Amino acid sequence: MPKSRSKSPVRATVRGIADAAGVSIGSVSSVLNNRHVERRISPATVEKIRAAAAELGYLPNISARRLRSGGSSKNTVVLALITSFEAPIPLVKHFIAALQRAVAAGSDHSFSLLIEMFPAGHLRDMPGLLTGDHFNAALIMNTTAADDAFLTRVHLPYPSVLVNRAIPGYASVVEAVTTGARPAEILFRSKRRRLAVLHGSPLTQSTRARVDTFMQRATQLTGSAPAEIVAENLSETASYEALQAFLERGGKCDGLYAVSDALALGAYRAIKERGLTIPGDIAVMGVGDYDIAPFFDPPLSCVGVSHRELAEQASALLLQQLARGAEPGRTLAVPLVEALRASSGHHAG
Amino acid sequence: MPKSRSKSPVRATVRGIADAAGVSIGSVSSVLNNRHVERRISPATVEKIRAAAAELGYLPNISARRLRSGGSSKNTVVLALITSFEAPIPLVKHFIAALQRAVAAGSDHSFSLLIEMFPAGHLRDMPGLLTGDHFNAALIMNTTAADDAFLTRVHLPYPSVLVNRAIPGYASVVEAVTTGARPAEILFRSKRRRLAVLHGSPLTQSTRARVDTFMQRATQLTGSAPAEIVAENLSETASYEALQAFLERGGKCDGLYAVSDALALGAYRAIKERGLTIPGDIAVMGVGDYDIAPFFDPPLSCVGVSHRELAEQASALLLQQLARGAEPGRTLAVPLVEALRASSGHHAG
DNA sequence: CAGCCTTGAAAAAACGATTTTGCATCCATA
DNA sequence: TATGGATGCAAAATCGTTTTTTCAAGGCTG
Repeated sequence: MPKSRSKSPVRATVRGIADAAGVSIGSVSSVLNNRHVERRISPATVEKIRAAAAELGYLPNISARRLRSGGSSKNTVVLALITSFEAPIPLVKHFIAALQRAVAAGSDHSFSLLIEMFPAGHLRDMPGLLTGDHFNAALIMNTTAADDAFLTRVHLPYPSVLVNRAIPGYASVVEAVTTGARPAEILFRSKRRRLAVLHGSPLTQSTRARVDTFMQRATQLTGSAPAEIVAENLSETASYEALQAFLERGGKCDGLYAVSDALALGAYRAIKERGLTIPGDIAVMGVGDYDIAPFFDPPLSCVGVSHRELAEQASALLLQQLARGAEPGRTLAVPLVEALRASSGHHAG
Repeated sequence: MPKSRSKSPVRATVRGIADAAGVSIGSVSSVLNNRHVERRISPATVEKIRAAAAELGYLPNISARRLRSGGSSKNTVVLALITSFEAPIPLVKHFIAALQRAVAAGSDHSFSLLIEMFPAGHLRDMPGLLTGDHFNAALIMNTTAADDAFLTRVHLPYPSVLVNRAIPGYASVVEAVTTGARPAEILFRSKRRRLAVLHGSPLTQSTRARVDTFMQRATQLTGSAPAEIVAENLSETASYEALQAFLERGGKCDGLYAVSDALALGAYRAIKERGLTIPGDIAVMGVGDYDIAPFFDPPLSCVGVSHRELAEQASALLLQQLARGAEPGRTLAVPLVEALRASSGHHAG
């Protein structure tokens, strides 16, 4: 009966098993891959090897295996999707799909997609980031200011594209800078004069930009600064609680800009529970074009970039760099799309 | 000026560059990693090598690099999340988080997470699936009947856990089989007698089970079979259109079971646009505990497994297999949780 | 009892990269 | 003009596998 704590700090290899069983590594490999019949390994040896492998808790080294067993594995380019744990994931889906489309549309080699997640602000601690021995190219998103500062100092030794933040020297795809200004204008045109903005904490670069440009344009238009409502995080619940607290302490507004859809959904509930109507009492504007925005009650008006488009452009940019070698870090701004629905007093959709 | 179509079918290696530049592979490696100063490579040689590398479109072989440059990379276990393109992604987030937690909770080695997607029904064509040279272990989900049949025939040469389908010989984590029966009972207790079920096409194993058990129990309780409303796919829009068509052609029901949240959301819109109320005219039951269910208007009642729990159990099962070697394929049923909210005439949160 | 086939397993080659070691030059110094 | 240290690069070692090749014993046959 093996001791349960027998795992050694160093990983078992075929060599280790061979030594333990007193045979050669070739025999070990044959047995472990169930080739022992063709390779004429005697039952006794097979048993010895199997026992040693189980005892040592053998796991094959995938890198070594891929390196040796050529086939299609050898021509595989490894792409990484790097995102912080704290961020919402929906974009991931679009990136996977976009990369898949790009690859299907005639590329020479096949791709592996790696997901690497890091705690917000600790991108620098991600293994393989600077050595480049985990992937051939990377899409980086949902970084915080600390991560951005780090990226500014270092140089990543492989093609990479930043999503929704621009840093000199890096290729990046960002939403148009007017994301915050348009909602202010739309709310103003709907005759709203007491505006408010709802966002989560901490702010990422793009959220910061949304809030800032909204504040600026709103102040310019209405003559007074909008209220700033801060939720503890990006969840519906946090948003609900933040807006509820705001309304309860007598906060007033007739036009609300929620910088993400989850925030908008929480806001809807707080507003309705308070007995207020959308857009009658408060018009609401959201961001992005999540699939569910048209299914809000009332349907949510949005100004933002299409996630699909964002993913498409970023993937294309990455594959371009991969194909043509290093390109000057250029920034691509994805245009805004507006979907005006009932939540802002419009009637489409 | 290089020809744009100069990419050769075989990938460039350090050896290729060395030959092209007339130097040794050691020099090439040194230059490509910007070690040419310490390694005393002359500027002229550096230039030659850089030119050759650019001309050949060199991309390092990640496997070879990881194999050689030991460090933490060497002890890395590669985990794969295998899912079909067609399926919704929300589970992915939970799995990533669950694996991360499991790993953080004291494991010897580090993990890499690979996402592998396949077109529904074509799991068999996934490279590396049978050779096991892409990853050390896999979580497999969203397979279709064809994929399941394939898995039944073959044996995967690495630890794997199936999510939401049970196949002999595989470890799996599934939702409790009564997922469909409970909604029928709940709707019946709310005095609903004309029930209906709304699902997408094609059916996966777990969706099939939900529909079947609902039909069965509903028939048993009400004495007549529920209406079956089929949406073209799993999107909100398809669901909206399917239910709209049903109501328009005079279909009647006072209790609806939507087998996914996206379907429920689409149904809400169709019901409301028709001037009907929830739960007054039609009570609605959903599945699962997506974060947004409490934020539906009215909040959606659900019976299903917690996605977080499902991911947690599946990850734990996978890591167990990894640690203890092969275990007998056992099936773990994750218990149902009920969240009764306003959409079924209940009053909780 | 010499030659041949079978059996079983060790030894070696290869995958692509990085790093260490070794070996020629060349230049300056005594 | 020997000696010693830079200088620039080739050669070799190494990572962990898999596969191919080689080789040593035994057991037959003739």
